Amino acid sequence: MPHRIKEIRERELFRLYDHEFLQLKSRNDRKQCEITYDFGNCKICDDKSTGIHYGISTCEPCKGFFKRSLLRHPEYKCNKSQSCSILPRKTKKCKFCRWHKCLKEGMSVDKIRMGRIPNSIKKHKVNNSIQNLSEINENIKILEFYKLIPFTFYREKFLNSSKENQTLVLSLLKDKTYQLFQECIEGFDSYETRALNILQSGYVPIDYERSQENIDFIRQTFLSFLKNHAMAVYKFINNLPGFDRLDKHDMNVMMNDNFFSLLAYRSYKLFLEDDCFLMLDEKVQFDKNVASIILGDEIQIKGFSHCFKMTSFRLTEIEIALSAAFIFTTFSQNLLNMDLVRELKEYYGRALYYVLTLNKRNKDFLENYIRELCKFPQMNKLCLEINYS
DNA sequence: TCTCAAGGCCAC
DNA sequence: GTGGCCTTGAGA
Repeated sequence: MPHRIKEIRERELFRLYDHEFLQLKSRNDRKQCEITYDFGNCKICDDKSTGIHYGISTCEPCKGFFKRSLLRHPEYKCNKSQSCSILPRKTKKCKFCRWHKCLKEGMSVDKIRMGRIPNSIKKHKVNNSIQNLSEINENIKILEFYKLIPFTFYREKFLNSSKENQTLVLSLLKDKTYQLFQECIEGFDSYETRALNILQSGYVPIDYERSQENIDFIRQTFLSFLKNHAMAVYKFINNLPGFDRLDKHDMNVMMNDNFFSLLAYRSYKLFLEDDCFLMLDEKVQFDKNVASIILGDEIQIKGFSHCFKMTSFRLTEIEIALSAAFIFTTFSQNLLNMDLVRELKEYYGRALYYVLTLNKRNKDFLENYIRELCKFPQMNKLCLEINYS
């Protein structure tokens, strides 16, 4: 029977029960859809998986369990040896062991994804059977991050307030962050004026002789500069709204993970005409030559290229300030209070997105900008590995 | 328009 | 509390 005629007949049959008909039809359609794609078995209980939930392939019950456990897991206790097996359709599963298996297998609110799996990734998955799920999840994660908006389960908390209140919160957050960032770059405007003057009169970089004496002097100057930078970083994040709730350990980890990234944002406007005009003190300019002496040629080239790419986005000062705050909520893992950091990420991510939208940044801009933003952790790590003394 | 995942609802 | 099913919303 042609599909269309079949549908009309079905409609006739159910015309008095239109609502029920639509529900039934929806159910049937769902069943047809469900068999179109095989996600394999649930990574938690080995039951039939219904899709990627919180980053991994799981069944509906385990998805629901993880959702419910996000707030309840601190109450869970294991009455045995914390190694209970999690079997399908066994309703009285040990909650403690089930929750820990979810974490072990990689379930996380960080991996929340909306919308369908891109066809390219899906095709890749089919071609490679199901063995490379973690790689696929990683691709999904990267794609999602490019989309910038880190909306998590906290969105409900956020959305509970009215639209006007949300705008007010974002606006206040934006203003406060901007004010703190301005304090963080206090004095840097004189470097910018200096740079513009030098460039106008014809800029010739100083070619330092690489004697041991000069190298030691430059390194010492850089170390002193880093001490001041550390104080600026601390002052910035310590005063950001919400950050006062972080404990010392998490604060230190975040400082470490974003130490050089914030330096890049502080000197954002000093990358001009193929060189950097940041002053380490009154005399030493952190130009290409000085940076090569301190960082080595390879990292200098990589780092400067990254910074020039960043400056090419021509961000406004508020966008720079919010980006600087946002990276602190985004690139640190294994913190003691990840829930709080996710909450902060939600607010700062939204505030950044709010400002980018106000400035009418298009999709291409956002994608390119976030792609570049993602390079910060790697650059920061490279800089941390250098021995500066 | 279709597919997919998050989150809500509710019978059990 | 669990798990099946539904709605919603994002994105291809």
